[in-house]
Amino acid sequence: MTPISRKQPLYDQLVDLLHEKIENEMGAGDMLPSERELCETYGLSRTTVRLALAELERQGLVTRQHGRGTFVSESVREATNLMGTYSFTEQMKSMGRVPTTVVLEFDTIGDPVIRMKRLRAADGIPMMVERTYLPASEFLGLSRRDVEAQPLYDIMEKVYHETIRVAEEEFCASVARKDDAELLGIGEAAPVLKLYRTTFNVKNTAIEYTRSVARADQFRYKVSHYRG
Amino acid sequence: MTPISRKQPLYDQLVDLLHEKIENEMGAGDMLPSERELCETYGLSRTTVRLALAELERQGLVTRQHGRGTFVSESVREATNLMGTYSFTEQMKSMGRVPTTVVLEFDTIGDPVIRMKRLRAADGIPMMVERTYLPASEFLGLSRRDVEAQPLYDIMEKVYHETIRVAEEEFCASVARKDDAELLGIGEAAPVLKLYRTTFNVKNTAIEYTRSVARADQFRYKVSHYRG
DNA sequence: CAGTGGTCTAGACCACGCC
DNA sequence: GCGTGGTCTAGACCACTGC
Repeated sequence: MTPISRKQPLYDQLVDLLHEKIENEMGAGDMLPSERELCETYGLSRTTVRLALAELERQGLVTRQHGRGTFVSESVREATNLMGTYSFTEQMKSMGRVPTTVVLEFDTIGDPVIRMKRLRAADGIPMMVERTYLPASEFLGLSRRDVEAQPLYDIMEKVYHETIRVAEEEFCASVARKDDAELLGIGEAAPVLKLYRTTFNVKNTAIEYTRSVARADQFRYKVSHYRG
Repeated sequence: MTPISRKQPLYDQLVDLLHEKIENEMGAGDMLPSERELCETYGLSRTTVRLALAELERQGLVTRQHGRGTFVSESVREATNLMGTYSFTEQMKSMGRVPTTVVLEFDTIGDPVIRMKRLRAADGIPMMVERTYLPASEFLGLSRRDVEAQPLYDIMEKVYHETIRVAEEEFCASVARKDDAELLGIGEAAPVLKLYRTTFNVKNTAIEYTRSVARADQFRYKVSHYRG
């Protein structure tokens, strides 16, 4: 029960302990014990307790309010898994919508690249058309069925052990081309969001290039970026 | 000579003092006075000095090395103008274009927020309309003239010592409203890229909220994000 | 070895939010 | 008034670096 050992600094141990407590036992907006309470509970000085709380604040897990207390941040889930790469599937799920994907085209034979075209929908509403190009050498044996079964990023990570380290994205607005308009169920020349994404693995090899066309009236792209 | 007054916390005063000293008198790799030296020079306790140094480290200005000392970071230049990625000015310059900004509106009196509306152009071509909201409490004394003179992010960092740690951005496509269309010199209902950005400082306080409307035919937004 | 930053204590007073 | 976080002190010992 005592968090006190001598392998790690005490404040680090307290960070870990509180981190777990917050994730497992507490909810957004809940108040943490006061600094003086934590001192007494764990037999620590206030300086040490404050070091730990400062770290939790830096991690975005808690918010401290002068005269009121320390509270679990509203967006713990976001705070802990941010910096993640963009995933249509994840975004839709987080919005409480049911994502579906139809693979319209999938070519792999006789080419250095795997090419696919997918129509993505949420709650049955067409949202975006994606054209994706992958280096065949990095994804040997990838089949249409794989892509239909699970999110591409899951496949990359779990099957091919490719980790995305950098994603470069470019956004612009435009008007729908005829073929995309038909797929998305919108009028020709309706506004669309275009997105070009190149992702790189830990060796700085490009492992994906995707062009997406999304309905302006249905789709928002959200991204967080951090400074080192 | 004494930095001691009672308007600001002592460690904040020391942050400002060292910040200026580093920028004006020191170069990359130079060693700062030791913690105990700073204690004596300014008549402060070590805890206070360490609070200040921790803040400078978070800002990326110094690097601390156990057993060796505290040193000016190699990349002070980067550290000081880093917000590059999110800055219209920087983005345009990197594309070899000449950015200009006209402040159309600027309200600050009697409000907890500072509100401004700016028209941004590149090589004389209107590119985007930006509506920005800042917490007045964090940017006391900010004037229209300041904003007209230099990029907002430069002001934030150099004058107010606010460092952006996270930027959350949301993109969507839409059609231009009449007033924006006129400012941008495009037809009403022409496609535009909309961008909503909230930036947070190291304390996870929101320090900026901006809504931008950009011409689809002229503007592309490029962003890189990193994992780990 | 001396000097550096890293950790930690036990206490003090201040400023803020709330009842 | 009371409890909260915010600031600050004066000291201690540890761990690391470099001579």
